[in-house]
Parts: sequence; C-alpha cells; structure tokens
Amino acid sequence: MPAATGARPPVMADVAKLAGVSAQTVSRVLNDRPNVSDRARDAVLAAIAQLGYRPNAAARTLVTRRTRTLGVISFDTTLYGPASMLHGIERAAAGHYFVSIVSLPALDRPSVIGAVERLLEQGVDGIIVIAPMKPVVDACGAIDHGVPLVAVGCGTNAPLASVAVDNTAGAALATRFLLGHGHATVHHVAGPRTWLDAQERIAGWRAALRDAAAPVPELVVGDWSSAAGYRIGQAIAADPQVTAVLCGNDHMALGLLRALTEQGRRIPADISVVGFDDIPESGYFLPPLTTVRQDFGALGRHALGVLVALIDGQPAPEVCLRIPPQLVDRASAGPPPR
Amino acid sequence: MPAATGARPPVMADVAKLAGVSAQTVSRVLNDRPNVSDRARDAVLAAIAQLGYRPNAAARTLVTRRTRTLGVISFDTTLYGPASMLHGIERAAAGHYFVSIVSLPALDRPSVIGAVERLLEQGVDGIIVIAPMKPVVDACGAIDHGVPLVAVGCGTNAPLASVAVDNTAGAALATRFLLGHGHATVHHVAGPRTWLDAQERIAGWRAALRDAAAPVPELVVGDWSSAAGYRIGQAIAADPQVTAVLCGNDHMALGLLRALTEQGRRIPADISVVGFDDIPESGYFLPPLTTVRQDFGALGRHALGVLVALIDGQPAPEVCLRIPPQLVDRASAGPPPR
DNA sequence: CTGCACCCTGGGAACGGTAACAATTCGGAG
DNA sequence: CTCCGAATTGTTACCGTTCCCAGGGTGCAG
Repeated sequence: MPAATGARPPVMADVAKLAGVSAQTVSRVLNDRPNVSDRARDAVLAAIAQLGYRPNAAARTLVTRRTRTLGVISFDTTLYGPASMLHGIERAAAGHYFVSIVSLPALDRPSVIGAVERLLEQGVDGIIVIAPMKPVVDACGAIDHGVPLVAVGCGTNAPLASVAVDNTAGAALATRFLLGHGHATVHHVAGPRTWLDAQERIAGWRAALRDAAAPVPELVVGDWSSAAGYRIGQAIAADPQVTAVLCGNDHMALGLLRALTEQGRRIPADISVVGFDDIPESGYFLPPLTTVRQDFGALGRHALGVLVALIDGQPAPEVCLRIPPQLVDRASAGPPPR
Repeated sequence: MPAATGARPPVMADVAKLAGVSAQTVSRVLNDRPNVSDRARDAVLAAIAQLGYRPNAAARTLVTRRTRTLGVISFDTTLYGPASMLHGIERAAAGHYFVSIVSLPALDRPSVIGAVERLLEQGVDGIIVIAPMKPVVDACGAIDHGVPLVAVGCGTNAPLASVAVDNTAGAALATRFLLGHGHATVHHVAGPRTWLDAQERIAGWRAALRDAAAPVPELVVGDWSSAAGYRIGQAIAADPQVTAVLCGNDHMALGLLRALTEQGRRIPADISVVGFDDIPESGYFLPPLTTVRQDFGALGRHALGVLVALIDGQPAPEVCLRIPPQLVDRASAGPPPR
C-alpha cells in the first residue's frame, strides 16, 4: 500500500529524501548499476516499497530515448493465425517490452502508412507487422522511418527482416501425403493471391505435384473463409474427377466438408480433404480434419527475438527464419475410391 | 520527406526557428489552441512539413500527465470473443488513444496484479479488462490504483464499471426457442463456473425453464473447448431422454455435434443443438448451427466509450451497459422426435 | 606519510514539451 | 491624441528522470 503522501504519486526525489540519499543513487539502484553500497541499496529499496513508488516512464523515455514499447500492426486479429502470433509476441515480450497494437482498416498503402505513423508518433522502439500481404509488405519496405521493422509470415523475397512458417514445405508435405495414398493428383483451394502465404503454399503444392510427375489441376482461389470453401466445395462435389483436395486453410476446409457432405460425397471414402493451420477446432470437424500444423506461437516469439536483436543494434539476419510445419493425420484423408 | 538535419530528429525548437516564431506558438498550433494568426499557423505548418517534425510523446506526457494510451488486459486473445472485442476496442480508439495489451499468464490474483502493475508502469490513462472471470474481476476491484478501469462482460454485481452482452436474456431466448419447438425441457452444457458469462447463461436458461414450468435438468459443465463438448456429447448421446441441448458456446457445440453424429443421433431430427456466440464458422458446421449471436465488436466499442468517459472525469454509469443478443436460426434445432 | 587508484556519492545540466504569466501590437472609442 | 481592451506572441519555470563530471572517502603500494 502506498502511503498517501498528498495528492500526487511519489517521485524519485521523495524516495531519495526518505532513503537519505540523492536521486542519482535511487536511479542507480533502479537500473541495477554497479557502485552502490549495500546499505544505500537497501535503504532505497525500503523507501520505494514504503512509498509505493513507480518510476515515471515518460521522464525516463525523454532522456534515454527508448520507450521499451513495440508496435504490432495486423490486419485482422480476429483470425486465428494473427491472433495466435500476437499472443506469442505478447507473452515473449512480457517483462522486456510493452506491446502496442494497431490494426489496418484497409489493405491499401495509406492505411499502412497511417498505422506506421501512428506507432512512430507513440515512439515505439520497433515494429512487427503481421499482415503477410504483398501490398502491405511493399508499403512497409518503402516507408520505414528510423525504427527497426520485422514482418511475420512474408516470403523470403521481401525487402525486410522476416520470420515465417515454411509454407512451401508444408504444402508439399501435404501434397505428397495425399499422393502417397494413391491419388492421381491433388487439387488445391488457395487463399487470395495477395497473401504471401497463399503464394508459397501454391508453389509448394505445384512443386510436389511436378516432382511426382502428377498432372497439375487448375487452381481454385478462395478468400480464407468457410463461406468461400462452401461455394467452391459445391463445384468440386459436381466433378467426379476430384479425389483429393488440399485447402489453403482449415476454415475453407470446413466449408468444403459441408458442401461435399451435403452433396452426398463421403469423406475420405470418395474425396480426401486436407487443411492448413490446425486451428483448435479442426479435430472436431466431421470428419476430424487432417491438416498441416503451424506453430503460430513460435512464429510470434521468433519475430520478437529478431526485432529485439535489431533494436539492440545487431545486423538483420541474412536469411528469413523458417519454422517447419507438421502434418497432423486425422480422419479426412485416405486412399482414393476404387 | 524529412530534410536530414543532421543525425537527430527535429524538435519543436527547430520548427520554431524555421517558422520564425516561438516554441510556444508551435505548441499552440499543434494543439489546436485559439489565438494564433493564420500567418503564423501557416508558417508553422509549413515548417513542420518541411522538417518532417513529429512531436515527442514522452516530453508531452511528462508535462500533461496523460499518455493517451490505454491498456487492455485479456486472458486469451486466441479465443474468438476476446479477439473480436480487442479488435472493436482498437478500431474505436484509433486516432484518440494508443492501445497497449497484456495477456494474463494465469488466472490467479498475482497474475492480475502483475498485469495491472505492468500497465501502470507504462503510464496508461485507463484500463479495459477482457477477462470475465470472477477471480480476475475481484482482483481488479481490489487493486485499482488511480486510473479508471472498466471490465467487459462481467456481471452486474461487479464492483466495477462494466459493459456486457445480455447473457441472461440470450440464454433465455434460446431456451424459449427450443421449448417453443415442443421440447419437454432443454439441457445445458455450460462454461466454467468461474466465468461470469457462464453463470449468467445458466441463470437465463434456468429462468426460462422455470417460467415455462419445465423440469430443470442437471447442469453439465465444460471448459468452452470443442474437446469438452465432444466428451460431454458422448455421454448425452447415450441418454435417450435428451432432445434439446443449449451449449454455452459454439466451440462446445461443435464437439457435441461430432459426438452425437458419431453415435448415430441425427441433428435436429433426434436432438436439437443450439450454440452461443455465432463464430464465423458456425454457419458451416454439420448441420449449420442455430446459435445466439453476440456483437463482440459493439461490446468493445462500448467499453471504450465508457472508459473514455471515465478518463474525462465523468462519473461511472450507474448500471452496467447491456447489449441485446440475437438468435440466428439455422439448421441444428427443430421439433423433438415423435 | 604521501600518492594514487578505486569505489561510492552527489550536483548540476540536459531531454522536449506545456502551463502560466508577461509583453507587445492593434483597433477603436472617448 | 490618448487610453483601453482584446488578440496575438514570447518568456520563464517546471514535469521526473538519466548522463556527465567532480568530490570525498578508503585501501594499498611506494
């Protein structure tokens, strides 16, 4: 309990007076500087506790030029992936940095600039962008003013420090998995082309198909939503040639599952479906979804690690850090019908 | 483009010199104060643009004692509800406040105190808590130090300003809806008792049952997860007496759906299931889920409104603001079997 | 005993703004 | 022509912390 020392919260001078030392010594204790006697340190600590003193971040920032705050820009934290990354970042930052968020009202350049501007105005020490879309990454690369910036989940070709799940490997893994079950080929329902993740997954799927000398079917593009998956699923259900589908994410897979089931196609007996992400609900779809797991939390943690390194003046890692995905085999994929 | 005026970013004095006025006048222009001639204002604005000047938030905070930052404490932003509220808060705050987040590593008192402490250290002007669990709300009520605090989604009985969806009305609505279809009674799979939302939904369900003079079955408690819903669903499938189930949230409903389907119970022919929340995927479950929609975004916006009012010195609203929920009738509920 | 490191300590001067007040200018009225 | 008030502008003193540097002890070697 802080002793009510009048109306205003106690400041360093109050602590110094109570401890019988100078403000400078209090500052040294607070910042774990050497050259402070144990006696002085104990007195200061006691005074701090007694007064309920809390250092003033603004004053400290004014002189050190560091806010110990970093900004996270994201497009839609309502989606599972971004939300998980944000969570990972926040958990990893706890105790070292404060985390300030800004979401993008739209995907155009002005929005991105506005978001960065807003963070800069707040004085963040660094920025993490969770918005793996080409226009956003381009805009960030163009306007970076002074503070370090890292992008999460953007392709290796980006002009920024970045961290990502190895989407290409994941998509290839899933495609090979289906091929291994004996399917002649694998169809792919991709996310929007502006998303780098979508592009990489498409690349991985294509590469795996080519490596196996399997025909490459025409690509179908959705918007990550279950609604899109449902719509596309209705078309797929009408095509008896399709025996295996790799979905760009689990939400679209859910929509697909519903459409196929409604059209009387059994899964996996008639058609195999594999998702991407492994959201917590995937295991309870009908049937439980075979999918590619991404460790979003780890992604967030890594992003923070890279950003902190950059803030501390270390050079940006040459290659974009990649986290390996993992296949979770449940019940929605199997051999093709006889 | 900022003119490179050496190594350091320009400060107010630089702007003043370039514009040929005093720093005070620059300050007045920046803060939209009256009593500045158009000529001076234009000169200042031009200088600001030319220099790429950005006011220093720390210096401003030091003297005004306001950070224009508010903190949001949440337990798990990975869940759809909290994530949506956070999003709503951030969107509504844009342009007025910065938003800093902290997530709770655990649900005990020390964690809550630590989170508040961390935010206070950063100097936030106010705090929003998205963690409608009894222990959290209690802890917040106990330690509130100086800054306004509002809780989202906590019961009316809380000792705090709060904003919530009307869970009681929502649960009653769904229960009456099922009763209206001719079910003798409705079973309820609730969320953990520590969650105030869960408690209120239980109360609404009970009240509706009693009003209709229907028997009140024993309550089943889950943990909001699909896994819990699945486990509970297996038990329910074995009980031929159950013809209608109201789930505490959509995720548990998903697990329930899977368990019931696997046991050969048809939905809604054999059993009706109603969820709560209306997550974006609910419409693509098998069958599409009838559920109670909550407007999480509005909730977040309202919470922000109340907090800002509190910060501006207005008294806390006497009653806890309530947002009415809405029944979304899809395909998982119907009349009981003959 | 003196000198010299070394550790601890404190006194100012920033850091970049805003609040309060004083000063200047200008127009119009007496 | 002088005076007065309003509008505009500048001056000064902080806000609370850390950095730079000087000062005063103490222990050890010369």
